Formats: sequence, structure tokens, C-alpha cells
Amino acid sequence: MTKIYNLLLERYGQRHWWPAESPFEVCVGAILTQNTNWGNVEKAIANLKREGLLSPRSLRDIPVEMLAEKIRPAGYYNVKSVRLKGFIDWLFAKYDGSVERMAGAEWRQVREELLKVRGIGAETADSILLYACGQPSFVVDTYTRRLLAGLGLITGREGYEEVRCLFMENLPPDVALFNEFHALIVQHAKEHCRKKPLCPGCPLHFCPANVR
DNA sequence: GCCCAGGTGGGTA
DNA sequence: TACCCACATGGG
Repeated sequence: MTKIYNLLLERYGQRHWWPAESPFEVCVGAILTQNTNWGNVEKAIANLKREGLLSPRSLRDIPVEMLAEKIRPAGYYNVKSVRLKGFIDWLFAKYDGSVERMAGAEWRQVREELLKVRGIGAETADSILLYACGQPSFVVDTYTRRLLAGLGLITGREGYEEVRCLFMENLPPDVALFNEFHALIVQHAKEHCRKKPLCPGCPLHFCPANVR
């Protein structure tokens, strides 16, 4: 795992993620980007910002139908408006609407709580924990699976938790490392090997498949 | 026009 | 558990 990380870092450099101006914006983006192109998410977040709606209180008070209209560019807007509402309601119920308080709580506990919120699955929960809360919870996404499958480290049929454990158990629990690693995997997928995991010129081409 | 994108939950066997 | 499906916009 460390070898893969070093090769990606050497090729792409520091990524400084997540692309957001605040921890709360990370939470919103994490929900909006579910199975959706990031460019569309940016449009939706720009709408919220322009209207001054990008705060826990504003999103709590806005009617769900109106919220759906604002986030329309992100796709699945009827589903995601309800999911955002669910997260906001949970945030107020558990942490008084404060991302900072959520970030200050025991993160394994927060993860369990987040997974109970309708519309927040494992990847979204881990994205919020890592990028909004600054906690060492590794994020596994489509790109991550594709990459590991291409290297022969997984078959591709493993469950989320199993793949996540592969990282968690073979890396030190370092927030900066987890943050950068996931960002590098995404960058690698977008810039270089979107469809074929190991195309010519790939920085991982000479990566031994059994590294850990 | 066709394919895909930083998932999730509900239904069915 | 393991599939199958709905959910939707916008860019290449």
C-alpha cells in the first residue's frame, strides 16, 4: 500500500483536498457527489452559495422542494434533497447543528451514527469523517476498487468494509496520509487511467502486485 | 445519440 | 447473501 502511495505521490504531487471552502461544504458535497460528476456538484453548490443557503441553519429551514430545485444540476435532486435534510436534521439532533462538535466526538461512534442516517452509506460517511472531521477513516470509492482490481490486489467482488480494511490495516492511521492517498487515487483515475487501470505510461506500471 | 460520473436503499429470490 | 433497479443532470 505504501508503495502504491509513493508512486502516485511522486507522479501527481500533493493534491490538497477536498475541494471545498469549509467542513460543512465538504459534507454537502459528499452527499451531492453520490454517483455524480463533480462538475455538476459544483454547479449545485454554487447555487446554494449564491443564495446564501450553504449553512446548517439555512438548509434546515428551507423547504425540501425548494432545496431540490437549487441542487438540480447535481442530478437525483429529489433523492438528494431528502438526504441532505436527513443529514442536517441528524446534525442538529446529535451535535446542535455543529460540524465542529461532530468532528470533536469519538469518530468510530460518529461513523456508526452516520451510517444510520438514510442516504448516507459507507463512502459518504468516510468522506465526511476524513475530509470534514479530520479523522483517520479511509475512503473507498469506484476508482479505488478499479485501481486495486487492476493491480490484482482484489477481485472486485469484495464488500466495502473489506476493501477499506485492506487500507486501514496496512497503513498508519494518519489523517494527512489517508487524505492525500484518496485524492491521489481520484486524480490518477481522472487524469490517466479512467477506463483501463494500467494503461501505457501509468505510474503504477512497474508496481509489484504484492506490495503492502 | 450514447456513455458515464467521487452511491444508496428497496425489492426479490 | 447476491443481484436488479430507480434515482437525473450535464459533459465528452
